[in-house]
Amino acid sequence: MAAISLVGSELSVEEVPEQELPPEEEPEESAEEPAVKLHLETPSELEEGLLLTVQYDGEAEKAVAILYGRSGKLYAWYDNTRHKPYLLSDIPPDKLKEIREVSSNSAILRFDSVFKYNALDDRKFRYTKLVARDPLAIGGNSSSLREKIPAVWEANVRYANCFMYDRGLVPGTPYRISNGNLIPIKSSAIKDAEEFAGQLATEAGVDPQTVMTWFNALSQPAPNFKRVAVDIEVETTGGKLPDADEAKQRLTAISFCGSDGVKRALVLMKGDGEPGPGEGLPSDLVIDPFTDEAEMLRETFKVISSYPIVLTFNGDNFDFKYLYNRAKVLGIARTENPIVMGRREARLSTGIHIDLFQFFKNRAIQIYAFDAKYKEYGLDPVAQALIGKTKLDLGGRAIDDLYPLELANYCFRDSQITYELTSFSDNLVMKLIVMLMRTSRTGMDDLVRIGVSSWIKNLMYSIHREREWLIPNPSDIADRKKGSSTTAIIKGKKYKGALVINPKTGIYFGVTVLDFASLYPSVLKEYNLSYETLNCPHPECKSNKVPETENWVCTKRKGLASELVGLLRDLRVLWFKPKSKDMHLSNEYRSWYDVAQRALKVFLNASYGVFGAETFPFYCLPVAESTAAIARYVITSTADKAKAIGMNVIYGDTDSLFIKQPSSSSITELIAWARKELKVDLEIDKEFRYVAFSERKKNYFGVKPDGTVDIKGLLGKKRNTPPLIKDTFQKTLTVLSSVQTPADFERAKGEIREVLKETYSSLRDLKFDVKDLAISVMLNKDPASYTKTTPQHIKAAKLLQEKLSMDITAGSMVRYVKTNDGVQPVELARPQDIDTKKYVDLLKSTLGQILDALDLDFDEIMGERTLESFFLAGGT
DNA sequence: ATCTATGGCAAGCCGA
DNA sequence: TCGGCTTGCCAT
Repeated sequence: MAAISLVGSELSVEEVPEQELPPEEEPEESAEEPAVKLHLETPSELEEGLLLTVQYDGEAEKAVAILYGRSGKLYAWYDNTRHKPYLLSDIPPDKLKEIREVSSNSAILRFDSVFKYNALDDRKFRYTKLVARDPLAIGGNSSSLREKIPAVWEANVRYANCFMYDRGLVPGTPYRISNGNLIPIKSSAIKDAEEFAGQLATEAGVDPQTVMTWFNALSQPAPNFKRVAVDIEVETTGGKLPDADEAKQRLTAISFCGSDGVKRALVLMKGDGEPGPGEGLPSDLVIDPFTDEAEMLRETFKVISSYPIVLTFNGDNFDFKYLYNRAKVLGIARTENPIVMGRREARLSTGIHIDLFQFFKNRAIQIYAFDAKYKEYGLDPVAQALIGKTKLDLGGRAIDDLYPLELANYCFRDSQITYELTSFSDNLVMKLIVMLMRTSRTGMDDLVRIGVSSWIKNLMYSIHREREWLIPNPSDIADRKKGSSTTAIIKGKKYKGALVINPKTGIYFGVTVLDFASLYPSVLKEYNLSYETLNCPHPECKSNKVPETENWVCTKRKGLASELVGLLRDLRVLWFKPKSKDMHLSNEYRSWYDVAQRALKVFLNASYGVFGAETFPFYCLPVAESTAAIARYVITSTADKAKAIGMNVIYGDTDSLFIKQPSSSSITELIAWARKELKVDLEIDKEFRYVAFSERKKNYFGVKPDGTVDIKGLLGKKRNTPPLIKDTFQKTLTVLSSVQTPADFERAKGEIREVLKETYSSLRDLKFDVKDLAISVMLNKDPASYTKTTPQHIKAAKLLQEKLSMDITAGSMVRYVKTNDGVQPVELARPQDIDTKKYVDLLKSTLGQILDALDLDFDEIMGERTLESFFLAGGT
């Protein structure tokens, strides 16, 4: 084997006697992750290593930093600064000692006194810092100190993070170890960046050092990480997915695809010893046959231990959980097994496990980093959308029926795809992960598993510690702020959101779309919105009202969220985005700047929403409400101004204005006005040859000068529309994209008629594949939890469960058709059962949205006779 | 622990 | 039969 083992020979496993292993169960309600005994070298000198994460070692009772060395090897650095877990209280030490659970608690090391700035009350205050021996003494179980002391702060910060923030460590940036100490490596400043940082700092009133720190963090390239992707196959019974908690079934194949070129599949031979046909096997795939499952598993653990970073797709909940429990079943010693199972995640004692399923499932990643290119989170849909590859097609055969060589091939394909999800576009995903680590100050292992609100939380915590601000409790914010003062239009929502300007129905040639660049982040920045500046304690600020609300904004201080969002916005808009398009720079630099601007975009887009989410620790409804209110004010006053200078505004949504045939001078005037009066950047987003609006909001299509068609909100675009109707819709759009002038519509009308008639005929003559009529709907809940109503897709799901005993759960995609006898899952329907009339109705409503806008009528286009003949021949 | 928000459209269920 | 409600999906 070419791989280098990370498990140093000096780390003898015999040192830990079996009977002294920690108990199996994790302590109940533990907020801390399980103690990980790391199998990594701990050098006292290291020239350079990228900080991947900080964890807590329960045995050593110390924080431990994990560094990625240049050679692709991991190193551990154990805290040598005697940093300890703590909480803060406003109760003086002598009073604290009067609490029985405090005086009797042997884990308390000392009481310190610290000053912290309380931003909500705008004053400094003395707090007692209660330092304890281990994190569980602070919080995590019912006898922890945070449960016993009436007023505590910062007791919910996970210890590894607490250490990281107190030390000012930034994951994803380089450090060295010198004489046993961990020291950051300052990158050499980029020349023009320094000048730019100076300007930015002056303009935004931010400390230049802060700006430079961000520059340094975001500009440095990331290494091409040494890593391996792993996938496993397990015997099944009756096609059911094996239970990973019990791990009763045998492992049949395990494959690896490494950044170092390793392509391997371990496969368990069947009783007959027949390897099966080897056609279609990649020529460089190395296949290792095994007859002993335990030996195969041991070899797997060796391979996993030899890489610093291990990738899986759903390893937390399946692959690694299965390997972990299967090793127990087969009696493999825990010391031979690098997998450490937490309650929700599988970690490694020898490296970092990245479960890509968790990463791609992250909504912020899906939408803002990948423009919602994939809609489902399975390996197949994600890989199909991002790298154009799919799993191997088994042609309907069951996995259990495959010969060993075929199985090896199938299994390897999955690890190969998993690896390529991190390597495509010049390792985009790995770079994105590093950028997000730096921006959010979150370790790699956590970053890929937590959502955007936790990223922002981590960043905010870190900044609070950096500036010696007290991290407020959520109740502190709630107590000082009133609820919302606007009423939501949608029932059940907390406050009023964005404004949509009613479209003027019809077709418009020569339309320019203007939009406000990063409107919500700009509003947060320019109007000084933050949890501590909204409804601040100063009476003299109360007159600084937010339009349409009861809220006011502080006039005496710069808000933290406002400053942070503003800084990130400026870095993105003024530096990284232009640099990513600067042709004077090499491809390599450009793509790196592009990753940076994308990572910042993810943050900026979420920065407003989190303030309206109860789960966010800085939840502050007035911030979210005021952002939306100011944004409404911005778009309405800009639309008014546009009309005043003679522009024709035909539509607008949230941050965009559609204008018919504007003069370039009026555009220039409007942009300048918005900058001066509203402090926001209005830009030309795109132009349309023509746009067609129906009377509906969020519902139009437009044709650009090059003939590409933009479709928004139309049924034909929705994923639950049957393929046959989508296809008809597409053909119609092709016709429309060729329209150059109003006169062309006459010809287009005829062509659309032909397209529609063709679909008609195929429905009438039952000339279709049932699957082309399938309506695909995803279940957001388990079928049993639909108690209020039983929608059609649930009826179909229940049929699948009953008749085909299929496993349908939340997240499953159900495909059904409408038949004369109610709904049927595609799997059970025949063409002659189809209720064709229902599909004509669907065709009518889907295409109707386009025809409406064109002032055409479906029935009229088809002609009375066609409809008649249809129903005589096919329907009833 | 859990994932940011609201606005809007269409289809179907189901009780009045 | 009507209309409120539930559900899913998309726009921003």
